[in-house]
Amino acid sequence: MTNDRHLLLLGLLRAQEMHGYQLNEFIDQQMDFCVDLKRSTAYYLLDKLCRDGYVAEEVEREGNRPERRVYRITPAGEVHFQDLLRQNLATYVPPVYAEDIGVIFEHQMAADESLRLLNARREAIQSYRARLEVLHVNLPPSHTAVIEHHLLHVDAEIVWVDRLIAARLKRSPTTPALHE
Amino acid sequence: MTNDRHLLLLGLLRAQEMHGYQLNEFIDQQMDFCVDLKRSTAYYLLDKLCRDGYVAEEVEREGNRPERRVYRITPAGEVHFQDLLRQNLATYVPPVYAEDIGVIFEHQMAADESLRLLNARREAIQSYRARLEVLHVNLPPSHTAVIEHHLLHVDAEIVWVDRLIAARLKRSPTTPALHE
DNA sequence: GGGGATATACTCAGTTCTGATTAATCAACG
DNA sequence: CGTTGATTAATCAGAACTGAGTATATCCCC
Repeated sequence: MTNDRHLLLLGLLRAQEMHGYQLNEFIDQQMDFCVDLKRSTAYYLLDKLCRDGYVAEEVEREGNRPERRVYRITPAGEVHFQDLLRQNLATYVPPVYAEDIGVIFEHQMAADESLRLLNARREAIQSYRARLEVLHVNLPPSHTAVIEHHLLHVDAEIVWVDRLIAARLKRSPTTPALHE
Repeated sequence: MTNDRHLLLLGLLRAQEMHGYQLNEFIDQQMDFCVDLKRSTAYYLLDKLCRDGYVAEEVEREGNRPERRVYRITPAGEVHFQDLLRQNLATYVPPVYAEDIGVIFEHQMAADESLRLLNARREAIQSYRARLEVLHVNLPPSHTAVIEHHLLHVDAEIVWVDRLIAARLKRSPTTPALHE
């Protein structure tokens, strides 16, 4: 849901009032690995939150610079934050996995090519896992729970792609080994 | 990416030409558990695929019924399908997990409430897992790979929520057991 | 001291997605 | 044989999202 983005922005503004640019910088630098929020989308959401009365904006003019707005959470926003947080913590919305669509049609491909592609995927997953490991040791402890979450899922993903590769090899054992 | 939705539609139309309604019925009945595609979105995507030349539509008029269009894949669409399938199989785009946002702010809550909510989540995950198990034995073998994919991830999710609960209990061991 | 890169700060037109609605057909019940 | 509820089939206004663009200030090197 887009609710989680509202939760994110309200949570950040709750800790500290900010203008849009600052907020975007923060998200890009600290939360890049777990949220996907374009800068223009953030501005859109801030405006929406504003229209809904959950944040208030104050325009700052200085010389003839482009104007900047400071956003701060309102009492209604505070309540909404609590609601969204409770909702987020208490529910589980299973994600949609893009990879599912591919495997549905995978059998329509030549075994060789299919295996080559799946091996490439395996490497892509591994290299993403490596990046997570780096984050795991570098990021502050406040992020470890999230990183560990991603590690659990990425490991599940490796198990799965290995199963797919094994299954494909079993069905049509042509040119078995492509890597090492 | 929205590319995966294009892949899905092209893949289905490749197997059999259809009109929009038929396609929507099929997706709702057979693929509900792994794709999230609103009917109106499907019509939008079909139109887009059409404008891009990947599918051709043929309008069927009959009496004064609302008109229906039959969609079939074009040669360009066939090529595009191959490209999208290769791309899908060879890459890994880590999903964004909604739950991450919640845990970032979870520590700002009373321990009691946090534990209550996380336990509710645990149950939600378990009940989703149960539904997957039912699908696992009921759906045709063509779907088993996908179901197993979801089972792997849902199990990862249970491990994670248990860790969160344990960590919260360790930090503030108030009213330890909420369920049984 | 001029000019090219970088940082600050947002806007906007265009694309994508969705909930609500429309509209005809059909089955079936009293 | 009228009306009501499901089925077939798709539209559309509006919400959500994004890439490309605008505009000023500031830093720094030659």
